[in-house]
Amino acid sequence: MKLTKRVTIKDIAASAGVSTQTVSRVLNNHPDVSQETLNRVKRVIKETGYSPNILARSLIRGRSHMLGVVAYGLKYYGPSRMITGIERRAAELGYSMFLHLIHDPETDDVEFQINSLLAHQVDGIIWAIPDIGNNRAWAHTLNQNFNVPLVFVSGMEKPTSLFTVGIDNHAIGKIATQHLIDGGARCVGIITGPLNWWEAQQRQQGWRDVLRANGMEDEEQLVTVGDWNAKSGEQAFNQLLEQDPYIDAIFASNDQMACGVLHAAHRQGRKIPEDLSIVGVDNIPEAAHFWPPLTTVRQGLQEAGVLAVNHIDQLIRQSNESQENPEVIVPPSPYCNRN
Amino acid sequence: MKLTKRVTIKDIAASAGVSTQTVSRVLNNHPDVSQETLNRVKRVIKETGYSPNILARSLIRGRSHMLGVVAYGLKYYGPSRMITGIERRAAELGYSMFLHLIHDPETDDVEFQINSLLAHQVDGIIWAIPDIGNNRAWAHTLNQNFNVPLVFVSGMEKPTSLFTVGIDNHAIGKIATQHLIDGGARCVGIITGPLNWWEAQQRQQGWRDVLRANGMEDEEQLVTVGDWNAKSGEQAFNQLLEQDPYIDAIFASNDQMACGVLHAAHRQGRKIPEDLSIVGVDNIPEAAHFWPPLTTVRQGLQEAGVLAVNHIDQLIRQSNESQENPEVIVPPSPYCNRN
DNA sequence: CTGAAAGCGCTTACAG
DNA sequence: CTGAAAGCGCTTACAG
Repeated sequence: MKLTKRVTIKDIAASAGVSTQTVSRVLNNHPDVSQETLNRVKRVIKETGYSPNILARSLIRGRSHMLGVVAYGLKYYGPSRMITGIERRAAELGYSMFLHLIHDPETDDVEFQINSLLAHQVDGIIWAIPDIGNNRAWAHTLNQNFNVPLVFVSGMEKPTSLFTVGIDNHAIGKIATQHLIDGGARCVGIITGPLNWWEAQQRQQGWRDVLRANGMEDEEQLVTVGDWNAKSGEQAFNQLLEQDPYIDAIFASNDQMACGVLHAAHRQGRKIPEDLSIVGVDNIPEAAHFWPPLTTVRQGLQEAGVLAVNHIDQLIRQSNESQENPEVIVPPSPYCNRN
Repeated sequence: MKLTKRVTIKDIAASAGVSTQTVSRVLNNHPDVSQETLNRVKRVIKETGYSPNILARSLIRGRSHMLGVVAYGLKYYGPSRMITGIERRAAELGYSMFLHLIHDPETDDVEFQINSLLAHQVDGIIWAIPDIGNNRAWAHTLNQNFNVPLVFVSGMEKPTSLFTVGIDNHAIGKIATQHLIDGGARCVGIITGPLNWWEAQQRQQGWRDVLRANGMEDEEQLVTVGDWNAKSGEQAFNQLLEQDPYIDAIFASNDQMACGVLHAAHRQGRKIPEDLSIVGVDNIPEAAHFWPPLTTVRQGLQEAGVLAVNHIDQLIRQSNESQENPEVIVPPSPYCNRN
């Protein structure tokens, strides 16, 4: 399909009867070009549809205007929202986005991803992989040779000196649980995410802290572990009621699992919210249209993505090490679709 | 944060006491290097953690191993799946993916997107924006100067000579409608997507054709138009029953609108599937866990993404114009979560 | 088996 | 206001 050679700056220079650096001046809006020359060059550029080779420009300028983003699939709502925020803000600031998806965040080869992005000369890297098990150990071994700005999105267990934009998962757990208690719940079960996920732990901790603050007990029988999918929500619900039949409220650590809970509750003929109240997390678009509508806590993931890009842009531009504030926490928005 | 200058091939050459092209030979696995030299160079590379600047390599080779992907947001399930397929396959074939999201597919500046990708010297472009209104007019005006492989994913009203990977939306409409009729429905309403979307039209046409084939009428009162969102499904459902109270089955053109229908049906106390049967499209992960589970037709969007990458890779590598088969249609998978 | 030279397409001081 | 020269980091013929 390569029918024609791409037009280069030399072609433009020749057609306009000027040197290449005069064309370059026009392209980069340098002031010192006579009106006449300017017009001529611009006309030729327009006629040929020429646009400069960004690769060559990046090579010489040492800036590529490309951002590397490593993210966790698109299977869940959270990562998708975050990528949306990142992409939007990156585009606004004139960056193109290299997207690398990781499908198994515990085992995939981190170094390969980083090296590939570095080899492509990205100006910065946004690491949007959840903190699971030991999968961020590499971040603590980065030495000073690592010379490209790196920002983490979503909190991590052991913060590094690197910039992090976090979600307040502890607050999410607290808000959700408090809402259930405020609604009259006396026995609040929890369906957690996989407990090697930092976010899942934090949400559970929020639940625990609120129960204690309210003089309620956070016994083991009130806890089951899900895998973020709706099916696991169903199973966890059944297990939870076996463990403790007095449960009258459930905090599901995401909306998909909450969806499974609703399903199982309907199947058993339990009335919601009369017999059982439920709160989820994420505010997926369907949540408001489940039956009954699902009350849920919204994470500011798109906002987090925007903040991450803002910050990395700053790091790229100033290129110095002064980071007064290595962590930003985005607060959740409580009580979506309150019923 | 740029503490150190990046290591270049010159540094490696100097450290190893060889010329840069010998280093280049090692990097590119050229055979003509003595074992001794090879070892020495490899050791230096390892020690310094050097990896070649892909920009410089791309510049000289005229191949960037970058794919430009223009897609429609991540708000809906379909586009996300497609991007997942594209990214996965691209990574397997050694491409990095430039992702540009378009948020308003009817009005956003197409030329800007294309030019930006071309300026970045992508090896090929995958256009994954739905065919809406007149938003693909540009594709028909591409002249021979366009020298980069371009593949469309998702069908279009007026095919170009360019390669297209399509979804058989007409078949989707037929399968869904036939399923409802097979289940005993006598009066099948439809909630379409916005009718300036080619896919929405095609699904409706499938519905229409099956009704006629079964000797049923496709009257206007059986049709309402939604906007793909759950809320519009609710509204459309109410409107549909006002238009024709005898409707006993609904084909919702996607699962989110079907979710809204379920919601509205529950609200009105209608029993599903006794009073009303419903089929959606997409098989979103929650569909199987709605109450009752939603029967739905799955589009092969991830597969379509994979096929698009396969084909563009072929175009890039052979760089010729012989395209025997300018269109591939991915068939749907019927009857997910059948009830 | 190895290196000197030219060049990919651009930009950046430096002269004039 | 404009151009000759050097160079970004790499690879590709071409000699030897």
